Amino acid sequence: MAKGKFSEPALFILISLAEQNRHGYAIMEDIEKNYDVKLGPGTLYGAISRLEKAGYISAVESQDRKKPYRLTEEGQIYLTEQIKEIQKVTNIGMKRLGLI
Amino acid sequence: MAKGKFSEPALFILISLAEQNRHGYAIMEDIEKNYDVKLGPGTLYGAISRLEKAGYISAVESQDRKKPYRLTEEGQIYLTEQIKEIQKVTNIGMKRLGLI
DNA sequence: ATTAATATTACGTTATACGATATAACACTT
DNA sequence: AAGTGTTATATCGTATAACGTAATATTAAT
Repeated sequence: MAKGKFSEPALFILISLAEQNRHGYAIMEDIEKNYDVKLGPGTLYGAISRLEKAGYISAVESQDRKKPYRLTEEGQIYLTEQIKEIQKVTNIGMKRLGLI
Repeated sequence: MAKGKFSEPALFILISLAEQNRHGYAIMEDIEKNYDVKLGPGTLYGAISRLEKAGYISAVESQDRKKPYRLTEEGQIYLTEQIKEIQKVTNIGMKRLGLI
């Protein structure tokens, strides 16, 4: 995640968890519903474990086999920064395209 | 480019060319100036050739060794779509972060 | 018993990061 | 004028890591 800032799957996941805690499958459904993008399990769970390793999300306890995650404070800070940077880029893009 | 939609370097390049035709080195300077990101030559020219192959940019004639590129019509359409999609994502993100 | 929900794992592809190399143009000495 | 260094400009090679796709496993639900 350090490199490709705008990586779609990771960003989608963080945004999904920004709304509420969710387990992997629910994240997938949320993403599909909101962006009409269906992540395969490899993409999804791969991105999840990278995000967890980075400390941006962390697993929360659960009695069944579902594994919900929550956005950590670092994750929230990171996501906020990311989104603002991305908005800066898209703003410049819109200006240069003459759409602003 | 079909896959990782938000790929930074490619997006930066397209936005750079949306303003005016530029050769590789000038694109690099533009990106550095605007986003404070310095692309290495491999990243830069690699992304350029992928974009050219995809038909989103194309080389224009030049007498010296500079190789300027221009944004093609497909490139402009693609960039516009991309930016709008990205804005949709960041908007949802901002809402969920409680920043809107 | 079948299907859906949920997760793990493995593998191939590809963009990217990083670095080495090459050459032309320019600036600065001497 | 010549030589030397530095900047501008581009190409290429390799390694890493994210992503896409698919196979598999297990529990829950119908």
